[in-house]
Amino acid sequence: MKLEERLQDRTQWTTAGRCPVERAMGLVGSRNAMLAMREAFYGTTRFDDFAERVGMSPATTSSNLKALTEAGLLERRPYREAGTRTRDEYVLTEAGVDLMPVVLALFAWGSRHAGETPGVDVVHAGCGEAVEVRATCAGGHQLESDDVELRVRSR
Amino acid sequence: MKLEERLQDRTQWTTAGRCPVERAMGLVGSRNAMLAMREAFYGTTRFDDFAERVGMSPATTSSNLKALTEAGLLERRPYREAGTRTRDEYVLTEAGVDLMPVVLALFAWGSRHAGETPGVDVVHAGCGEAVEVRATCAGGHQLESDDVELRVRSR
DNA sequence: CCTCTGACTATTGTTTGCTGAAGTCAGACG
DNA sequence: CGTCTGACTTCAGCAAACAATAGTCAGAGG
Repeated sequence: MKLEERLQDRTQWTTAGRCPVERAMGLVGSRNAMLAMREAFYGTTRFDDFAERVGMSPATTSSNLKALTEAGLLERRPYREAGTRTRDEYVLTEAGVDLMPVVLALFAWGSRHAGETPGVDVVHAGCGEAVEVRATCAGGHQLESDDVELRVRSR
Repeated sequence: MKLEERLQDRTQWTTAGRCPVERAMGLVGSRNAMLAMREAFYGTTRFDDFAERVGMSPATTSSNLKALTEAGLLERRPYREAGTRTRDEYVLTEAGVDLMPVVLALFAWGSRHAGETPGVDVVHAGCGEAVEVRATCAGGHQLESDDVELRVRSR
C-alpha cells in the first residue's frame, strides 16, 4: 500500500478515532459481535437462535443485538406466527448488508490460513465456484496490494 | 445468503470453532490487533511506530506483535541502519498480505457508515478511483448477497 | 386463572485486553 | 567506561467482555 506524500508522517492522523477501520472495529470489533453479524448473514433472526448458534449467553446476546441495532446494522421488526403473539426479529439493514464483504473476507482468510479444514465453503450459488473477495477500483480492475494508495480527501 | 439444505439446521456446525470467521476473529478480533495489521499495510515496521500510531502501550504492542508473528501474519526480520546496531522489524508475510481485503472492507464500510467523514480515502494508485471490495466468483462475476451459498465441502 | 414459551434482564464472578510506570538489555558512540 | 537509544518486559491495576444462573414479563392456550 502506498501513502500520499503529506500522509507519510502518520503519527498524527492515524490515532484518535480518525481512521474508518478503527471506528468499524469499535462496532463489530468483538468476537461475538462479528459472529452475530455472521449469523445474520446466515439468516438467523431470533434472539435465542443468535445465542445458541454463536454460543453466547443471553446477557451477551442482548447487549450485542442492542448495540448492533443502535449502530444501524440490524433492525427490529415485529412478526407473528400463527397462534403465537407478536414478536420481534432482527434483520439486516442496508448498512448491515454492506458489511458482507468484511464477513466474507474473514471467512475466506480463515479458510486459507487459520488452521484445520473448515468443512464449509462459500460458493457462487449459480456456478458453484468459490467466492473470493477482491479489491477493485470503480473501473472494475482488480487491485494488488501495490496498486492501492491512501490520499487525503480532496474537499 | 443461502444455505445448502443439510446446513439448514445450523445449531450444530456453527459453534465450537468450526467456522473460519470465528477462527479469524480469534487472531485479529481485538481492536488493537486489527489496527496493528492496518499499520502494517500502511508500511509501519518498527515496534515504537506500531505503539504510537495505533495508540497502544508497549505491553499491548509487544503481546499483539508476538501473537500476530506466531500466527504467521507478520515476520520478524533483522535490519540495520548505518551507525546503529542490528534490529528487528515486523513485515507482512503472505498470509498477512492476504488479510488486506478484510482491512480494506472495514475501511470502506467505516467510511460509508461509521460516523463523520474520515478525511482519508483509499484509491487506485493508477486511476485515482475509489477502491471497493466486492465478492466475486472464480469467473470474475460480481456477486450480490443473494448469489452466495454455503455448502459442505465436497471431500 | 394458570401454565407455557419466547424473549429477554439482572446478578455475580471470571477472564481478557488494555494502560501507565518502571525496569531491562544490547550495542553504538563519546 | 559510561551514556544513550530503540526495543522491549514486568508489574499492578482497571475496565470491558463474557459465562452461568436465576428471574421477569407478555400474551396465547387450556
